[in-house]
Amino acid sequence: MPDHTRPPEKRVTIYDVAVEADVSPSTVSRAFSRPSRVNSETAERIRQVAERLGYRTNPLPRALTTSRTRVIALVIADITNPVYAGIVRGAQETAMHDEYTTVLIDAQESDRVERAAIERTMSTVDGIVLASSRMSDSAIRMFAKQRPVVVLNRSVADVPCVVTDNPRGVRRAAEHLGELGHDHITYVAGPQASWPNGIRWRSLLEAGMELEIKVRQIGPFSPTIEGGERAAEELRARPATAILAFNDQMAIGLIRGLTRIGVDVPGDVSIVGFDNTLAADIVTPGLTTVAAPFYAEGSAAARHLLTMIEGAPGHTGRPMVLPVRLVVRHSTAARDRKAGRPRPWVRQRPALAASLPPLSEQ
Amino acid sequence: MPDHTRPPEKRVTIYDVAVEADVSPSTVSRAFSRPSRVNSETAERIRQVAERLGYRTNPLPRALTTSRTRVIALVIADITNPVYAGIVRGAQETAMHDEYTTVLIDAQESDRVERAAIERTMSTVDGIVLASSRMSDSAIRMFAKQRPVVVLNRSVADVPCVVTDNPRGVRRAAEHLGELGHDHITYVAGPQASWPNGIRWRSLLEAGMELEIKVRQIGPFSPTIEGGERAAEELRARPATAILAFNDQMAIGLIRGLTRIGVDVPGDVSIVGFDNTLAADIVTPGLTTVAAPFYAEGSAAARHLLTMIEGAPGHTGRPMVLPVRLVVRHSTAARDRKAGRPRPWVRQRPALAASLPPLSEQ
DNA sequence: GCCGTGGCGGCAACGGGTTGCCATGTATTG
DNA sequence: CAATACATGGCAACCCGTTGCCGCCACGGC
Repeated sequence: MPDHTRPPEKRVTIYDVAVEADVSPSTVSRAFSRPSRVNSETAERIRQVAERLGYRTNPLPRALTTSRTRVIALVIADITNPVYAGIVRGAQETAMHDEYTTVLIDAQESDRVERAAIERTMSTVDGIVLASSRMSDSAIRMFAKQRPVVVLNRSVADVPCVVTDNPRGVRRAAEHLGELGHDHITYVAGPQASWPNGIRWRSLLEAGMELEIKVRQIGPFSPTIEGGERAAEELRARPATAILAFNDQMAIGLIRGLTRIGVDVPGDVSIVGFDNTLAADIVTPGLTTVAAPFYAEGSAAARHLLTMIEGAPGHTGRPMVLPVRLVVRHSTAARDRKAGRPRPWVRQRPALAASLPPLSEQ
Repeated sequence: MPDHTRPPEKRVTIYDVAVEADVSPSTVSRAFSRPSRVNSETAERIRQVAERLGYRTNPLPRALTTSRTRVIALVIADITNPVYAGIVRGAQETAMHDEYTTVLIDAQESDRVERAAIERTMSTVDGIVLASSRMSDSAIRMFAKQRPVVVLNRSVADVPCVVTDNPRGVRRAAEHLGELGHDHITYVAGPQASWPNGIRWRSLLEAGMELEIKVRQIGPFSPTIEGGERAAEELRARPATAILAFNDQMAIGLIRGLTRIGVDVPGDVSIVGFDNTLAADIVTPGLTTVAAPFYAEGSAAARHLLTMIEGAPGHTGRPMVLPVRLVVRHSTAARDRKAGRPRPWVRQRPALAASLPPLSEQ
């Protein structure tokens, strides 16, 4: 009685192809990895046999000898954050174009998870892109010693970096607010561990000096809608007329929180966000925000990583800086637009408003 | 003169550890993979030496003999869609818990990209989760023959599936609209290739029968905000009072498009979306929508896949169904709330409105 | 004292491509 | 026609853990 159970579907190997094509396994191997090294007719024959048998080269043993897996890792801080979608696409598409596969790792905003995942993955990838890493500089440098690493949205000495032009973005936002007649800007800070948070505040300080606009900082708050809402609460006691938020999520939380307590945006307060996420366009009023070229970021980081993997020197001294632009919507308006109309929170808490802490503190 | 260039940082292997611990390589291997098989003191010594030398077992050669990589692939249709964030997290966390790594593949809404990426990755993973695959059933079954596969958000015969309770979600939405006095519901369709799109429409047909609500369908449209805006255009000619949109993005586009042409939501039209993405809470008015348990979906799919990898039978006949719930916000209201007020589009285009196609067509 | 049993460790083959080196055969050159 | 160069393909070692099998030794029972 014939055995109808299908064969164990053993994987087809170069040995199978070699037998069928009547050549040695090494020739089969070369037919794929170094076609110039074998007679073109032989190569063609081998390719046809391989096709017929359904052979595909197995990347595992290949990696064993070449120590190249053609896989790169992309580590992002928080997959929940829509900001990373563009980055992932950019990185993945450039990698795919060079026939590299991308492994995505979500660090879940935790430096511990991030380290563990990288340690587990490192040996199987040719390089790593760290997008908004939460790890320490020294930890990053340690990984960079073992594998090519490109850091995104952050500047780490001795490691190649890709960043967006935060100073320019902040500057444009400040100019925009200044043109609208604002002479105070409050920066609503995001996580202190976040590198962009630091540079945005410093850039604002600098822009404030040059443009003769007073600045101050409140926070840090969580970089989420809730964080923005909490910031709005805090602003009751320390009113502002112009706000630069660490990111769009927080800006949206601010709009919400302020609107809820009777403050009109942009009538009473102008708000500028960062990132130009989809939500910035959905919220009412539309959020004026600094747009970053996410796709280009991911793409640039991946491309740079790939050249490093191919043996390029990598660190070029200065980080690669990508341009940003200000997208003006409806959350910003001229300061005196409602001149004469008492501001709700001043009405609500005249005592507190009168005893404001001096601006440009911190 | 001593050579100060650091050594080539050769990877530490079991052989290095073996020499240092004065045992054979096989013993080192067993000390890690089968500790019970070696004397506990020896094992401890080996572990200490390994620690000192910085040895980590290399998953590549291990996979070569065990044919287990402890990596699973998660294929999603479009990383731009926030819906997948929760799924990815759920899958990744469950996998990580069992010490599996997750490789994320973005199919970019293209069945071609999807196939190519899977073919490239398949041999290096132990199993695959297909979330909202755009491939044909037969293509999916083909892959399922070669590796354990779990399909998410779709039902494919002979392949284990995890789906959300679309019929119940649609039913709840229809009941909600019915209770508000609506007796017509227009379904604004998403991509025809999308499985949930089909089942949502069929569920609405069924719910309409039972609840005595008339239904019709327009579309298909792209499952994006723009798609919703285009649908709004089309609705000018074929007005509706209650709309169920394929997803939140389209619902938001509808709100926008309708508002722009002077239709009040929810005064003139009630709109219900699908997914309960973050944006549903941000848009004005807040979107009533059917919430799906994304995290649980990803987690369930991954868990199921892992048990299959461990040798469990896998296909259990019927798909695993996860519960949904209706989140009521402000985009739905009683139909006669503004009774007596002429509806703007009827005013605008009386002729067209009068010659409406019969409802429950299609 | 002899044999059986179990614990422990080593040997060697294996998985599946890759590659340095050599052998053979053909083409080129003087 | 001899000498050299080049194209082509095979052999065998290698990458690095894993595992079947065997040998050695200690211990226990009779």
